[in-house]
Amino acid sequence: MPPISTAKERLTDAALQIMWENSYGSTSVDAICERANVKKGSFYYFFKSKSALASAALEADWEKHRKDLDRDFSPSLPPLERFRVHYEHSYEFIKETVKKHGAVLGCPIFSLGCEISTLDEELRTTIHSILERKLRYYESAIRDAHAEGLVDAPDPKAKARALLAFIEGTLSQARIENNVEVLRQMYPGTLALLGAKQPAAA
Amino acid sequence: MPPISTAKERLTDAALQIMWENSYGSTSVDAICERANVKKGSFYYFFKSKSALASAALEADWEKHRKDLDRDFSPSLPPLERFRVHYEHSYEFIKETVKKHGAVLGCPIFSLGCEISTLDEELRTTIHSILERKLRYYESAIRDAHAEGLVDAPDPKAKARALLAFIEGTLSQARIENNVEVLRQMYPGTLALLGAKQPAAA
DNA sequence: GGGGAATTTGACTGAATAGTCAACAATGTT
DNA sequence: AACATTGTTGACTATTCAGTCAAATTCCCC
Repeated sequence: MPPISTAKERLTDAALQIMWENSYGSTSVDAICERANVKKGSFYYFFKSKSALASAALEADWEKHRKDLDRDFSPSLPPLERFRVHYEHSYEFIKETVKKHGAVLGCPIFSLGCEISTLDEELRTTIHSILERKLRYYESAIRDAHAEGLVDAPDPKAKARALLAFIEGTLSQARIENNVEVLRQMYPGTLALLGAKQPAAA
Repeated sequence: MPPISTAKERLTDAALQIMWENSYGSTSVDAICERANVKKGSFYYFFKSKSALASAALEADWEKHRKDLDRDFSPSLPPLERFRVHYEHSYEFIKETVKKHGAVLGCPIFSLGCEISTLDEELRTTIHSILERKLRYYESAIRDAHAEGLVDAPDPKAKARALLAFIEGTLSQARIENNVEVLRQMYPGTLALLGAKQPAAA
């Protein structure tokens, strides 16, 4: 059996999984409880609402992926290499979700963000905040790349924003098309978007 | 009063509006019927399910926007100008939706696509198909731009795909941040993504 | 082992949900 | 005016939903 897991952890895990596989709106508290093997009374002991649980689930998910981002966006790597490595890992990760869930699911934060941003202001804020954190990784790598003359990005903040839109858009595209191969455009697209000086691969 | 409108039209209109403002999952058939001023019995006379209505609503919406695309992507305009003009119109359009709906709503097709792509295969197919149609406008303009040497895009299909991801990603970003100004990155981002030969504006 | 806090349970509520149906009205055709 | 086709109605079902609660249980510290 897996190492001890608290009911609260099981709830956030189950919530993220079901909402990622399906959607926020189509995910019932009952379904989450069932998958987490927790009774509904307990659910409302830990969380004040479904929305609060979703918020916690997304934060917990972010904490897991933060480690990967720290590894991939390590300043010890050449700036553009950070993106390449990160996309490689993302590709493999999504490919595993296909095996596990039977479909390309994209990015849970962005997908849920699109869905609920007009419905639940608190949740929207959480999602916005998480995306801003992701942005900082991009921004810092772009700034480094610009400093090294690898890239034409005098405004790293703006470039990071555009890049985030492109990457999240690509992940959503992959979800809508249910096709992992769409993700292969991430690295060449990034080079183009950043105005990389030497266009082709090494 | 507005020119005669059939119950079926009112249903697709109301459905698109409510689903765009909120989400597919949070939109009830009752709410659609109420806004369309149509009784539920009539609803199920015209549509076999909520999903079928959504499909019809998205197709109807596409037909409306097709006219705009035909105007903006007219071969009479210089290829890159087509994008610029189109983004300008999109910006104004979204700005009006803010006045009308009180929030930045992004692109209904893409948002709904993210939400339902794992839930409803038929609807997913409709959305995928509409996005492919939009892609063709991009692709053709990119091919023209490449032929004129304005842009470095030996594979217009791939570039169009990446551009679509970027544009739809930006629209979603604007929705999540509830901020129209995000859309201003569309044109410069497009130039960068396409590898436009002269980076700055005229 | 006593006691108080943290957690778990299952039964409950009331509202909302998608979809059905048989009867009814309008419309147009001959 | 008979008639079928096309549309309209509102009442109905059966299910699912988020959220509540008081009582029971486990946990941990003394």
